[in-house]
Amino acid sequence: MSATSQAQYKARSRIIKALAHPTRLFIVDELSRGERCVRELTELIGVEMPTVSRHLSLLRNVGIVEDEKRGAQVFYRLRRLCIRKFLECIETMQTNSQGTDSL
Amino acid sequence: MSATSQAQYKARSRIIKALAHPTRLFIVDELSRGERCVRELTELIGVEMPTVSRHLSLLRNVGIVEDEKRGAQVFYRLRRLCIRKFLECIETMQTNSQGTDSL
DNA sequence: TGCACAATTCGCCAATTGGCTAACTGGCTC
DNA sequence: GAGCCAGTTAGCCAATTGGCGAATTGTGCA
Repeated sequence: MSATSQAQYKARSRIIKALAHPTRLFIVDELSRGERCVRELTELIGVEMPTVSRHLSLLRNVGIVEDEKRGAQVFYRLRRLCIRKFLECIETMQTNSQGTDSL
Repeated sequence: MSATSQAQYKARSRIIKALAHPTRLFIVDELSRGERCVRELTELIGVEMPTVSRHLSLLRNVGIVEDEKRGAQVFYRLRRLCIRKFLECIETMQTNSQGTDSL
């Protein structure tokens, strides 16, 4: 594997890794229905706000969401709508997965 | 978030997590061109065989690849071709990502 | 100014990940 | 059977992840 293609795979995995968490998948799903502020998401998810905030900043860093401050609140929304198609593929795959994962 | 939908998000993230690694992305890419045995992949990737073997078993456990023993060798191939579309979306996103990820 | 609320950042910690080497299993050939 | 090659499993370890509470920053309002 060449150094350049290795960098390519690393860049892609960075984006995929951002989606590889139940809470962040939920956030993406929720934001696909419209923008939400951090407090709203926190209430829906059921973990502490600092945790949600970090999930959001991670999604922002890879370009999946963007934020906008309005007063004391920060609203987040999706930047890449193609994520929906992406998730559809996962859903179809989901029905056929089996076994345990151990790594 | 309800318990059932939380289980749904967890199941999906399990599949996405399987793809969230440069080496495993490379494997999927390589297998999209045809089946390969573990030794072939090991030479292409440049890490030790046990490591490659574990990446492969993880991909198998979530249903992305399947294996077939032929003599002393084990050949792997893709089970879900829709992965390609999945990755195309990532590639387009890739060009627009910025910033650092720290979580 | 002072208080309350929204959000982020900082330390801390337990659990997971991903690499390695060593050991083990199974097939093929001499 | 002995030796070799392909592959997996096991044990170890460093680095990362993801949660929490505490502390900090910033905005709006009385």
